[in-house]
This record gives sequence, C-alpha cells and structure tokens, in this order.
Amino acid sequence: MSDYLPTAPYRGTRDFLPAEMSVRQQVFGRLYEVAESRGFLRYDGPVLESAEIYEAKSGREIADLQLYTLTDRGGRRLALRPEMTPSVARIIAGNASTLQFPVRWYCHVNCHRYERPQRGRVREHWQINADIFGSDSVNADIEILGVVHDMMAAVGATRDMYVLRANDRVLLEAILTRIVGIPEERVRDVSGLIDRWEKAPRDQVRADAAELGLDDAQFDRLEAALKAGEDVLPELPADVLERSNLAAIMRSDAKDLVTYDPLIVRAFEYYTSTVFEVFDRDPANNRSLFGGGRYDDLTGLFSGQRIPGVGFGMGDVTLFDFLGTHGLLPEPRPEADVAVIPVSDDLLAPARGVATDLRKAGWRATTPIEVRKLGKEIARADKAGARAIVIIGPAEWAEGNVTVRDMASGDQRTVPAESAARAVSDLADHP
RNA sequence: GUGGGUGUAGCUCAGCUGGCAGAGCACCAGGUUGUGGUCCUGGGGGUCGCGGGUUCGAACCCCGUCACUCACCCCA
Repeated sequence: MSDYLPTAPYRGTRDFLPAEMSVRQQVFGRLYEVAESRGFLRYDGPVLESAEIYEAKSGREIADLQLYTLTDRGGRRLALRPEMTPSVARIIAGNASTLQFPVRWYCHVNCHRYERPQRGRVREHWQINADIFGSDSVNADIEILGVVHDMMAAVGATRDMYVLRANDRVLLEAILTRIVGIPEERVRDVSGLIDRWEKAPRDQVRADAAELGLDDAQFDRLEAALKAGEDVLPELPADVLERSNLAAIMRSDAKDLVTYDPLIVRAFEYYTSTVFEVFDRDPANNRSLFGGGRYDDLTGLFSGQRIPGVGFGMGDVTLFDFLGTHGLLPEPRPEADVAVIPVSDDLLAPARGVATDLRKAGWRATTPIEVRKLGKEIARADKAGARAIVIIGPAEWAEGNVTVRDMASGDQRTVPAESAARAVSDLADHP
C-alpha cells in the first residue's frame, strides 16, 4: 500500500530538465537579442489577473472554456493569464503618464489555458510577446513584422520554411459589407466562418453561411472575393484602402514582409486592423505557429486615453515543433569546460584553487563533490562534455605542478599550477 | 467536448494459447588502489498505470478508471 504522490507534472504542464533547459535558453536568448537590438525593452507582470479583463475582449472560447479561474479570500475573481496582451495593455494604461510614446516592449512569460493537450498545444506555455504602443502609423506595423522575420532568422529559419500571412479587419469588414452585402451586425459571425474556411468541407461552409443568413448569390460573391487575393483590393472604396495599414504596407517597400491572405481572421476579438499568422511550410508540421495584429482599443478597458497597439505573441510549443521539424534545435551546452580532479581527498583544496584560477580566465570549471577513483572522475568529466581536465596528483603537486589533459586527443602535459589556465587555452586554440 | 491508439526497469521495448517478470541501452562496482571512450565479470533497480471481476492461477481475459498520445472541434 503506497501513498506516494505522482512525480509527473500536472497535465499539460512540463518540467524542463537541464539538457532541455539549455536548448531553450539558447533559442530564447537569440530572440531576446533580436528584441534588444531593435530597442525593445523587457518588462514582466503577474501571472494572476482579474478575470474580467479577458471576458471583455479576448473572445468567447477563451473566456468561457479555457480560463483557469479562482476566487481569492477577499472574493475577487481572478484568472491565470491565458495570454499577455490584456496584461500589457493594463500596464501601459496604468503608467501612460510616465511613458514616452511610442514604446517598444517585449516579455517572455508563461500563460495558461485549460484545454486538451496534443501536438502543438499544452496547458502552460511560454511565449515571447513584442508590442508597440502609442502609434497609429504603419511604421509600427512594419517594425513588428520586422521583429518577426528577424526572430525567425535568428533561430535559423529561412524564408522558404515559413510564410507570414496577413489580413486587415478593415479590409475584411469592407469586403463583407460592401461587396458581399452583409449587415454590420453579422460581420463578426461571418468572420468566424472565414476563419474555418480552409478547415471545413465546402458544403459545410456553405450550409453554415446559409444559417448566418447568406443567400447563394452572397456566398458566391464571398467565395470569389476570398479567392481573388490582392485583386479584390481595387474593388474596395478609396477611404477603406486609406484606413487599412495592411493596404499601406502592400503599397510600400515593406510589401515583401507579408503575404496577403483574406482567410486570416484570428479569434481574438480585440484586433481592429492588421492581423497576421506565421505558418510552417513543411507539410509534416503544416500549422499556424503564432500570430499577432493591431488592437487600437484595448487600453480603453482601463482608461479614457486612446493608446493604439500592435504586436504579436510567439509560443514555445509550436516554435519548438517548427525547429524540430526543420532540424534547427541547438545542442545542449556541456556542464563545464574543464574538470579539475584531485587524486585524493587531501588534494581537493588545491584543486579548488586551480579551478578558481580557471574561472578567472573565463573557463567554466568544476571540482568533484565526492572524490572517487581517478578513472571514474575522468569518465564523468567526459560524459559531462569537458574539453579538458586538470589532474592534481601528489607527485606533481609536491613540485607545484599539475597535469592538463586534452579530452579529445588524450594528449597531456605537466605544467606549473599557475599556468594551468594558459595550458587549457592553448588546447582550445590548437585543437 | 468527440473518436482512435498506447500504458511492463531510468530509456527503448519483448513477453506465444492465462502457468516463476525479461532483453538491450543507461546506472553502480570490480578487473586496472593515478588516466575516459573498447572489452570482461558482477550488482542494484518492477505497486506490469490504478481499482474491481473471472480463474486453482492474470502483465495477458472482462468491466471501470486515470494518464500519455494522435486526429477532430477550437486555437497559440
């Protein structure tokens, strides 16, 4: 009769052991560098938020079904954040008076959604968010799209591996109301239909459309407009094209950043203009990796000051699936560069001194926690990935010397203890 | 929420018609008391996912349940 608690992490959450953590650190480190290189500043915030901030604008699916909620001892209804955008909008709105707009911010946070785990989807994921607040300019959209492409490049992706599909809700709404002839109040429902366009059989889509009040002629016009690609744009009124940031991008020299796709809708209700999604082009992982867009009213939940925003969230689960599919995952970093191994207990103190010298020279150096047979410690150092070891034995130490051994070749030489770091560096320079 | 697949050692898995719970790798030790990778020898490790049922006897059959996984729905 055993009453041990389970060691597996809670369903849909993950432990990250050192080897995997090392891979993650390397990948995310490159993403941080991209953000920092463009002047984006890192921020952070609480994982717990008032539940209301998601119920207003995130979308029915998330608020009703996927939100982890709880009530605190004061009776406040709280939620684990399912995404970061409402949080950052809150932080921006609350600190607007101290900020110099436009601001460029990024973060790397965990988010929770209660749903059934499967490929590309878990209950706790980590995502990079990058946003620009306080500008309506198309330059903000272009900057965000630039970050996306730079980040993909930084993890080793080339443009043939993925496609950035973009749409604009201004264009979408105009197509629906002015070309197809759908009343304003149905735009949202029909948008949801378009979101499912590629995923459901055509007859199913037609039936759903009929249920939303579209007659056959309207459905045909909608289908034709969606298939027309960029050719539909000249049919739209000038004032619509003027209000659309995406239309402006497509007229500019930043056109290559996006592929116009009228089927991109995205579920978050708060998007107001540009929306985009990055897709893996590999058929083995043919899915949406992440996305973002422009949300010009979200800070309106928190204050009367109008602060438009544009940004994206890049989740780790789909990103790492992408990297794995394309063979872009880096190797875990070894435990240390050099292991300093004393032959007996009484030589551990000198070993610590040599290790300190090595660290001052920039090497990651270890000494054993428990002194074992030399062969055992060499084997351990080998498995830990050390490129060199320094052996501290009584005969050499009596002369003030140590033995430096190259792990790849097995060559070793005895040098004065104070030259150990230099000897290791020589090995590294002349492998 | 719907449907399929899979649960046996740390990992990958085998286990026939129900009859003593196994292999490879990994780990630890010894061969070699100061030298890793190769080799040899030995060793530690198991609620067979969990609960119930059938049976003289269940890893195996039946029922339930949980977990993992894939697809759908939806979504990042």
